[in-house]
Amino acid sequence: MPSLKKTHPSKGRRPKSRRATPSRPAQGGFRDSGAASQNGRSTLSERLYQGLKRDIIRGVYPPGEALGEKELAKRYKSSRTPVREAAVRLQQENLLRIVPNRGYFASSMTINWLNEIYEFRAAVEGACAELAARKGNDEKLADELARLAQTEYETHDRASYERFIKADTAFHIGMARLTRNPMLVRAVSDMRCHMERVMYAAIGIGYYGEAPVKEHSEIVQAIRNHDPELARRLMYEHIIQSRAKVLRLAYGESSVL
Amino acid sequence: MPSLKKTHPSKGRRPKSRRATPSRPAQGGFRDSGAASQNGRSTLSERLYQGLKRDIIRGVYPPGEALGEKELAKRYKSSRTPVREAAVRLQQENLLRIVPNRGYFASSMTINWLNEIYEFRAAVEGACAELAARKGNDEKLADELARLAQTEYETHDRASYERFIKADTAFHIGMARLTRNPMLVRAVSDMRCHMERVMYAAIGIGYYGEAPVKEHSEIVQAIRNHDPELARRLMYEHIIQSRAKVLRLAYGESSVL
DNA sequence: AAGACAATCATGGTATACAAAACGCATGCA
DNA sequence: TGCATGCGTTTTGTATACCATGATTGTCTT
Repeated sequence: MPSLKKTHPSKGRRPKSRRATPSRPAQGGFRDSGAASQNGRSTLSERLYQGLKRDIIRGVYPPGEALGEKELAKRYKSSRTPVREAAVRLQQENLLRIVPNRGYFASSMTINWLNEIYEFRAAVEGACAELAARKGNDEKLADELARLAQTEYETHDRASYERFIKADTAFHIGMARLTRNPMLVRAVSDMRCHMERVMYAAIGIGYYGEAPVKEHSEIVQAIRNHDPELARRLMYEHIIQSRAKVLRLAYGESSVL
Repeated sequence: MPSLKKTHPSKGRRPKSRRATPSRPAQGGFRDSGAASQNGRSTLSERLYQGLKRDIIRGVYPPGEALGEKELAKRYKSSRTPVREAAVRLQQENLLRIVPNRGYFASSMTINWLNEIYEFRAAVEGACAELAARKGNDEKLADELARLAQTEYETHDRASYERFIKADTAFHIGMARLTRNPMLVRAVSDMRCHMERVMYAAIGIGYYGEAPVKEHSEIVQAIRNHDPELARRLMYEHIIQSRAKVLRLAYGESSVL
């Protein structure tokens, strides 16, 4: 079977007519997880998934309280089926907890959990940086990262801070993309959801971090210089520092996350 | 035959009495979330998910051929709804691809993909080993790992080889558990699905790897000695070697994966 | 008054109904 | 002959119906 194949389900049982019409691109839009279908045409499930995810990340739903399927269906103007589908996906990403006879709960962010997530990030993104430095030959993307690394923001200006969050995410995901390994990209992307959530929560208590322009830039530089060890170490330290900041915050303000 | 309309008799016309207030479930103590339902509680969706997953891993469905929802529903004696739910989950784990008007396809295993997955494993499991060595203080689990590391098997005895696969998975997941980081455990577990699939596919072409008893044991030893650097390096090399074997196989026999 | 118990109701899991769209086929027109 | 088009079938996405289960509350017993 497809040992050296291009990905693509072979059409298998049908040696029938070879469709020569490229009218309907077979590669087209299969609903993929990840960022694939940017397609304007989306299914309700997909929109619900995106919407719910966004809302959870933005802190619309306090992690303590329950949402029923029915309720969500109403709120997003759909029926229970798409809600359910979205919920299943979100649960697998640990953004939502489904408790059988209670409802859906936006997963709570504990200090313990924060530690775990940063630990995970340090592992995965450290490896990303190393790999990126090792195989890196996508100058275009590297340029893009260098640009993103510069992103600053006005303290206490929420809109600008939100732009920064986006840039930060783009930076880290971009780094993963440098490895050209979809799995790493996926892992980093998933983590970014959680990180964004934390950042939004931080805004909620009036805290705005600082743009790690220097750290980001150094990382890019290390990658450009093809110094895997350095890249890894810098990324690792960057993440550890990030954790320290957040933890200090979390301990200070206590239980708001 | 279409349109078998069913006039539904009015259900009890309840005069809609009191209470519509969502109560406050507060914070129960049910910490079930992490380990999926290990309890006897089986919903059809869950069983379907497990079953389908198992079958994909065991190579029951050749990656080329399409499965329709209807068909699967019949095969697993359920309706489309649970099938759908299971499929969504499996898709997120990259075990299944859902192609809109063609059906479900067990994801194909390309050489490229193999490289990616091993790369990912090297990153994540390397970090696991390091962390395990660093924080390790769960002697019980470490003993268990040492035991698992010894698992051998009779060449060309399928049953024994399957036991080995299980032990191998248990070993790697156990290592992740030593980090006490659920996210790492999850990541490793997810990868194991894919690895098992590869191993089963290897059986299919009459190949039985070799039990990496020595490598596993050395890793455990490094962890026990609290030597993070060594542990990481050993794990890394172990995985790279593993990849080399599989790739040699894949190139050699070509078309069976 | 406290606790066991029964009635009742919401909820979640599943099956099914319905609708829109895609594919396949065949036919018609150039 | 070849391409476009129309129709029927299949598939998929969504809504809804159904039912068992579990939760909540009020009542009764001690």
